[in-house]
Amino acid sequence: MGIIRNTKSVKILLDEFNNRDAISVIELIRRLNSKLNKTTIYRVLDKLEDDGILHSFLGNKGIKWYAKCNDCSVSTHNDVHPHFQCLNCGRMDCLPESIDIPKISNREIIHSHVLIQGTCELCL
Amino acid sequence: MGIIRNTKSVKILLDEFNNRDAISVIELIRRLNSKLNKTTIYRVLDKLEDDGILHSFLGNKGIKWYAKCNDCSVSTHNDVHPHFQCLNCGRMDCLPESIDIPKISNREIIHSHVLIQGTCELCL
DNA sequence: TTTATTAATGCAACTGAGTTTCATTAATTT
DNA sequence: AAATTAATGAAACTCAGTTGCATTAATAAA
Repeated sequence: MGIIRNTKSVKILLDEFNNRDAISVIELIRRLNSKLNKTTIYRVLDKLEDDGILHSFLGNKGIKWYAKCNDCSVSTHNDVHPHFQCLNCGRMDCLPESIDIPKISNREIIHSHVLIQGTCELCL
Repeated sequence: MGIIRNTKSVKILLDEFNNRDAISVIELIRRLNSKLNKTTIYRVLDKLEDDGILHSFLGNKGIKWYAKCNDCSVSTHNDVHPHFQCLNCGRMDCLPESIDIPKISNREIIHSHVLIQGTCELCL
């Protein structure tokens, strides 16, 4: 069950995804700490993910990140769009490239995560 | 800098990797709590990784896992061996399959992680 | 429009994986 | 055997994320 009511918290949070590609919850809490409680931030993000508006994944050190679902298909095939994290500046991007995850014998794949780490275009 | 002295902690920890493929630190702490302090477990695992004997990666919820480096090449190409985690029983395996990570323009790839989640052969 | 309902929020306290500090112990070197 | 110092254990800490509960506010009903 996702968002039911149209609150200011939802608006404030969605606004944060207008400029950037992906944002960590930690960064959102830091930016919005005067406007929203961190518990609210966690809860609203969780609901927005349920609604298919955002998707979450883990970055460096298991930190939780969210990004807008642009063309996030529900992976009809075993394709996954990777996330790229710059180890220098910490920036995270959703890459348009599609990674092919081969079928694994005797195992049923539910979902996959690909995290690529390195140096981003701005830091090169 | 990795292991310098031949201590019982190193032996006890390496023994745990004889049967299983991959073990989470949490599970190791649970199993060895009468023999080793959790700080020691974290430290020895870290050193064994420095020595190239084990490799670490993050599983579900950002939990840290370790596995023996069998044929873990230092990825001469952009190939990564994926880890498979069963969402039913929690078991983790290093898969022999090789995932091809394409070169990303304007970005330098340092390393990549592929986590595949689903149902394992035992739980199917 | 007012009242009733209940989803959403804020706050405080909590959880739990992982880290740091420092005194003590035990491999290794001299 | 003594000296050196890497390794260990214990306690306290950090910090991302969660839970419980009283309060607030969005929506539905009257």
